[in-house]
Amino acid sequence: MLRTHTAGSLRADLIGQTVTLTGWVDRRRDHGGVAFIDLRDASGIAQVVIRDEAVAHGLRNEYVLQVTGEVGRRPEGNENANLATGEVEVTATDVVVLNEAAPLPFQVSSALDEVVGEEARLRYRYLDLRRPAPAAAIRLRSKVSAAARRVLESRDFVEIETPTLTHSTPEGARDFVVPARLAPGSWYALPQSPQLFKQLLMVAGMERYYQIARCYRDEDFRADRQPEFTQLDVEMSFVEQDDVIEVAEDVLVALWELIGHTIPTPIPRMTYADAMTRYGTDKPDLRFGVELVELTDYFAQTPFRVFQAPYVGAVVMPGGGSQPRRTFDAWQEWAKQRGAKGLAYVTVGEDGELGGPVAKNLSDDERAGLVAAVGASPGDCVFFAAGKPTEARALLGAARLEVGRRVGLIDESAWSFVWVVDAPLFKPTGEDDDVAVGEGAWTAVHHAFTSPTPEWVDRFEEDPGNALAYAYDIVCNGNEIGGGSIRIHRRDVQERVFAMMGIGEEEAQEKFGWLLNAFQFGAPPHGGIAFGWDRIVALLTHSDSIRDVIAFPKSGGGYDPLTGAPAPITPQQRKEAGVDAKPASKADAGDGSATPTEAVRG
RNA sequence: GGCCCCGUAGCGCAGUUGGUUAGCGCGCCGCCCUGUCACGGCGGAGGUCGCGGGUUCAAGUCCCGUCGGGGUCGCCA
Repeated sequence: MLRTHTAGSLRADLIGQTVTLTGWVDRRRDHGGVAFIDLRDASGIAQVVIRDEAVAHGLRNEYVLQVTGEVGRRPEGNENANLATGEVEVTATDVVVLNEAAPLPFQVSSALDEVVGEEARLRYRYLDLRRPAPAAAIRLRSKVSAAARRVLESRDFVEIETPTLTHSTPEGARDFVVPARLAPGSWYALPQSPQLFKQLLMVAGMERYYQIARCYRDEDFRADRQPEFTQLDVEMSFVEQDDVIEVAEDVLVALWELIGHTIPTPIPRMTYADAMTRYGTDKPDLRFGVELVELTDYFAQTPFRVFQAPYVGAVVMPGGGSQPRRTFDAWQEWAKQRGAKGLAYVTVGEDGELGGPVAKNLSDDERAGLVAAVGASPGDCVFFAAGKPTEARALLGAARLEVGRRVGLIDESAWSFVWVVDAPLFKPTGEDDDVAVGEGAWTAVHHAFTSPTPEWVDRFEEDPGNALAYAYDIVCNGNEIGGGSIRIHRRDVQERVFAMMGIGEEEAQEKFGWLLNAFQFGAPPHGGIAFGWDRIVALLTHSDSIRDVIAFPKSGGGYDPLTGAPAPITPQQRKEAGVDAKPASKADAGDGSATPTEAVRG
């Protein structure tokens, strides 16, 4: 090693010893005859005293040094309580410049809490990661993965890698594709998740599988989305929902222990229907109350045309009655941005008198009972949404969150976990644009391999809209951080589900014949879960964006500001990759999947 | 794909109703400084105001387009 000690480890017990440190110049204070260098390595910072002006003068920020000297107690009154090493300092006898550093695009020093734009940070991510906060997030991520591995290893799970060059998996998102040089015109897909492979591993008798798996989806990005992201993927054989949930809770408890929070278990459960009714979302943030109030019956006879709708609901904003008119106008704009026509509201005066433009449209009886019906208090305001249940509830659910934020009801230090269970198995296709019911009228809410619950498995065709999926989502503070299901392991059930979705035998074979084939050979009952690893680490580190917990994230549009990817390729590369190859004639493309795979293997 | 916000020195920002020489802090460069720790002092360099077009006597400022970034809805477990 080039050093005998790490900088951050120096304490009074080393006084008198000669040590050699290595690290970066975090900051320097040159007084002419004496200079102080804050030497930083991964462990922390130590103050180096250099009494030779000729040595100290040329040193610059982020130079890489090897310093030898004696550890001494700092002079009386010169201790620095802000540093763990602040009681001591190293008086240099030898300073070797291991490397120089060019002037920096932004300041790295941990002493400065300089705000740096994200574009610059990502472009020089290696410098960004020298800073304490970004570095801490990446280091915690490592601890998170290690903790999960500890839990799963102790429970006899097998860590197995699955392919990243594969056949498209049917999960609904757009695939990234990779040209196959040895089969011009044919393409691999990058996996959207290891879903089908982990099911094959159950057929293979592995019984307990996990993987920290990279997944790829070619969709538009958001603060919480990247084109490549990571899941902790878990699958188990011979289990029921409760078994998977129990393992998942064990993992989650271990993760939150890393930041000193003990999650009470068992984590409470809520049905999907309950979540939608009370919170207007399938991922409710339970750190605060303010539940939705359904008023459809209350307004059954209303003279107000807007409320003559299949669903009317409300959400109360505590203390919201005193908002100025322009703030209510801003709420209207807020609602319109979400595709709503507006957001009706009624204010409740301190004297209980109703105000706002909607109040006068209500009947006397409706006005008289409204405050009690919604549970409002004097000084509050009530927001209403009316229309289709799904749309109106979604709007109210969003309004509830906005109310929680604006009124300050959310305890940012709190952790609230909930399982959302009993989601519908199917949803109507094209629900939003009112496409006529016909072939393929139903599509899977989760994915096509999710089993119906035991009560529905033999009769989901009778009432597909109400059939329940044997699926479960884990929600933390309003974020879905994981989800899974018990899978279909019987071929007949799978075929019936496909039939509901309008997927015929031929199409099923073409899309995932290899999975169906595998299921012929004694597939065990199985199920699992996948956790959104980036989101979980972002929550644990209180990061605003998952970009903060990914070592080298991409910016919007899938661009990597550091490497400049994606980038054009040379004509030679195009030729070799077979990007421009003409697809084979349709006659050859009969059974799709097998042909290119065989060709590549050959 | 829709909507909103942003783009001025290496970084973070200011720039009035359109007005002549575009500023501030940090950083950078040089000199000075023996107990600092956000050290300090003196001096200095550094700008196609994202890009293109338009309006105007005059554009960082107004208009149109475009590129890049962020957010949000659509999309997406």
